[in-house]
Amino acid sequence: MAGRNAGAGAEVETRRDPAGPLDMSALTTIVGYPLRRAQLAVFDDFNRRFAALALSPAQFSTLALIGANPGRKQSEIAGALGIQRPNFVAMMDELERRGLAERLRTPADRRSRALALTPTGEALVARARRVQAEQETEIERLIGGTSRELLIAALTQLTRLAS
Amino acid sequence: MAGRNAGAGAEVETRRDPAGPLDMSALTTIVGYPLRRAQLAVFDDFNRRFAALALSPAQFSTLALIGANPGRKQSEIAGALGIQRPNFVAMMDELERRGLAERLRTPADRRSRALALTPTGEALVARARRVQAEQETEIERLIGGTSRELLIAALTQLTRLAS
DNA sequence: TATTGTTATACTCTATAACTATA
DNA sequence: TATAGTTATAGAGTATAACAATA
Repeated sequence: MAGRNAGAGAEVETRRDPAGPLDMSALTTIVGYPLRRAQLAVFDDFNRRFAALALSPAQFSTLALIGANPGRKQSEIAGALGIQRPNFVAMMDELERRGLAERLRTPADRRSRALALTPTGEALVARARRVQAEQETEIERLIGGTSRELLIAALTQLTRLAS
Repeated sequence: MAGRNAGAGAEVETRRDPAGPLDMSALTTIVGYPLRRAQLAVFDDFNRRFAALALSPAQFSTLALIGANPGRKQSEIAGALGIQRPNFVAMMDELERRGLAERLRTPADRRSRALALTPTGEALVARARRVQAEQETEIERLIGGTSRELLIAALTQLTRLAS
């Protein structure tokens, strides 16, 4: 109620308390800002949908990639996901602790670890894919199927900005 | 050279060392994954372009928003950017230390701080806008002007996924 | 010598509780 | 009692150096 003065019907007076919306135009018209906000919104939505499965986006992508590429080296999976090798160790520790994935010794090169899903991991990935499909459906509902395909194509192109 | 055997011209043999590219299709066909990778690529590119100005994406957006909305409360600027109030204190400490922005006491409400750019801050924002425009031009070159507009529209819609 | 996985470590971002001064 | 700014703190995520085992 602050900023409303005593004059009856004085609707056109200058605002005392400028509580109106901010001018965000300098940010909303460049790609980087809505890109960041959309990424946070999609990941927040992902986390809500995956709370029951207790999977983070990084864990989901790791399990999905191992599932599609069983037997690959730990460093290959980490590299494809853009995760530094040291940081990927704790990720695999946790997935192994939960019985979802395993690190196998390979006779060909005893330095490396061949990654694979356990049967439990396979089952969880199957459930996770269905949950993920629900998010994708909701995204299509929001922006349309054609727009979704164009969005993925444009985002993939933007990746080439990387030096 | 591993995996290449001695047979001359044996180009069709099965690979011994499956060093080929990984199957990423489970990730590249859903919005979340390319969205995250694109956001990282655009921010990395931003950081390279802004190294000379020593501005992070968060600092740039903060200065741009204060510049477009001088006199607004610290909590209003923080809220519009999606930054928690406690985390925004260090941000303003640094911008103030560098002489780019200032926190003014307002007589109307002595609890709040009205934010504004200093002349130095105004000048830096003007330079920053030109650097930012260069990134936007590069993005248009990569994906096309129409696609860029559609991209921003789709990303803005995705924000509505937030609970 | 180089590579793979690993440990240790530091730095940034983010989230929450609680304090203070004002309202 | 509620709000604005602040402090303290804890948790993620990420980056680099260095080590042991193996190639």
